[in-house]
Amino acid sequence: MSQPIRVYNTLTRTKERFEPPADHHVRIYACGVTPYAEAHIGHARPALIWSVIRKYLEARGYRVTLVQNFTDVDDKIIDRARAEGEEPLRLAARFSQQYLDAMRRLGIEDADRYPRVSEHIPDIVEMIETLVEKGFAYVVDGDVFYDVTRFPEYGKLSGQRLDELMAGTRFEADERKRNPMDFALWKAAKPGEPAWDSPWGPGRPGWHIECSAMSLKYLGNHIDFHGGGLDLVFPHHENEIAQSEAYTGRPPFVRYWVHNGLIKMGAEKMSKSLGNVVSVEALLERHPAELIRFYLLNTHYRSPLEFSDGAFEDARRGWRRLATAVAELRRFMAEHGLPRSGAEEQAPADDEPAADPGAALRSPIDPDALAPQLDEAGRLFAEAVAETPARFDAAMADDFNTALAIAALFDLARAVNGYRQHLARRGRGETEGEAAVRRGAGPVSRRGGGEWRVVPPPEEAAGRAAAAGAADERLVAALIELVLEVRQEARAAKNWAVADRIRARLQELGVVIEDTPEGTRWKKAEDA
RNA sequence: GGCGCAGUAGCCAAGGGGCUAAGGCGGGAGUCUGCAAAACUCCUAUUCGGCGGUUCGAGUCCGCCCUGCGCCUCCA
Repeated sequence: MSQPIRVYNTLTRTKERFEPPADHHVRIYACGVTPYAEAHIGHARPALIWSVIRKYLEARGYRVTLVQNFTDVDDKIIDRARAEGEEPLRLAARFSQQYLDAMRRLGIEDADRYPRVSEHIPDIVEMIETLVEKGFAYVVDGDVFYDVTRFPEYGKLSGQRLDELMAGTRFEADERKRNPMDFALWKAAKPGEPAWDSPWGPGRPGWHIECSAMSLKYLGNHIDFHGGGLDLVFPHHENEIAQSEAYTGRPPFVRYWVHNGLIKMGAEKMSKSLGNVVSVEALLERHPAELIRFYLLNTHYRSPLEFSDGAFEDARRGWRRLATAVAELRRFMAEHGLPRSGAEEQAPADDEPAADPGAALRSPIDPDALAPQLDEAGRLFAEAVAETPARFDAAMADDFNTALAIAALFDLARAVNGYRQHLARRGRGETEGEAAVRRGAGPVSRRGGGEWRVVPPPEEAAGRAAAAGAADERLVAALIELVLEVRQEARAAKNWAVADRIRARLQELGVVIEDTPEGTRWKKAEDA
């Protein structure tokens, strides 16, 4: 049976046991983006992590609702829009769409909802009104500020003491504030800015309040997870707690605060304001989505991740081995007349969740029962296939340790390749027991192939995706086959010079050749 | 100045009181192979930034120090 899920809670600075909600419905709010520029990999990390956590929770039999906001009303957007001569909301809509497109191209499934500030002004106004009525907020000249001294627990998330914060204020505080740390819930409109009517006059929401309002609206109080980058802990999430718990009067607003580490460029943080970003689009031009996912998931979500092209190339080599193993497994299935594992690798359809909760987390075979039918290599293979789901489960249950889970995939890949080689050398076909083990490996590899998409999809699926260029693709393939045929004749005649020249020239053209006992294979370099 | 995170092999990176310190890259030696590639096998940290302490036992807990980073102003 699966072990309890443990999750690191920023609020308590410890790994805590996750107590599932009574209705088995897990509610997640992941802080999204302020869409004023192209999405970069720093945005992709939390989006990817939450989509993977979500899949894991669903595999454990929970129903999951994931909400991710767009803060489409914001100073940065207004500034940028002014510079570009574009309507702020239009610009925000444009970059929101760009973000969604980029995430989809990375193979990240949509969240259940993407609420926008601009569409929730009434909810926000209502919340601010209540905070004013309850005495947590005060109005000055059309602005509304939150009085941090009214919330005794202010600072509990970030471990700050209010007096220290006040003392350490580095900026010139607005003199109309009661305390320097008070923050704006509502900002009176300035000329040329988007504005909405409110009881305090035309204006717009401050930062922070939108997440409280939209989280409470769509997920209710006491949600299970609230996530975002480590840079949001203070003041954003601190302020969210203050607003939300003051508003509801029934803490906790959030049960587990989950923050991902930041992506750094060299030694520095990657951020739009520093201008050292790598956009998702730019990365996708150079690398397959699966490699990018692998790169991101191969480090635990809470660790800082230093981005560099060199690190990416190192990751690529390891990733290639995984991809090769899965490709070999698929080929193996096909050659032995077994169902292509491609079908099995598709993620389960959305409308059939939890038909058998946890099935994917259990071993598909019983190695002990099969043992009498297996030789030594077969037993090793069977054990690897049998162990992988449990290792995967254990890794994910321990604070969603994707890096540890991927290590299990590497071990499985080695077992698959080793077994395949063993079979080829032994010379006779597999026994019924061995075939059973290999059939079991299909669904297991699905975790990496289909569900996590850290290895490329089956060729036929990729082929469909590239249907537009299909005719050319077929022609190219036919030409390569032709060349290889000629080269094979040269090899048969031991004309190594010609054979090697063909190989070298194809290599220059980006076509990699491998001579195997079963014949010559080829693939494009970028897929290898 | 305050708060917080991190420092594990040549590089990346898991592990957070006790079985042999995961996994990847790189490197070395083999197997297979016309050669190459791929793949497989074995080897590559008596030790976890430093110094003290707690403990029968510490990368793992505590204290101090060093180094790097983040937040305290917009940021995933």
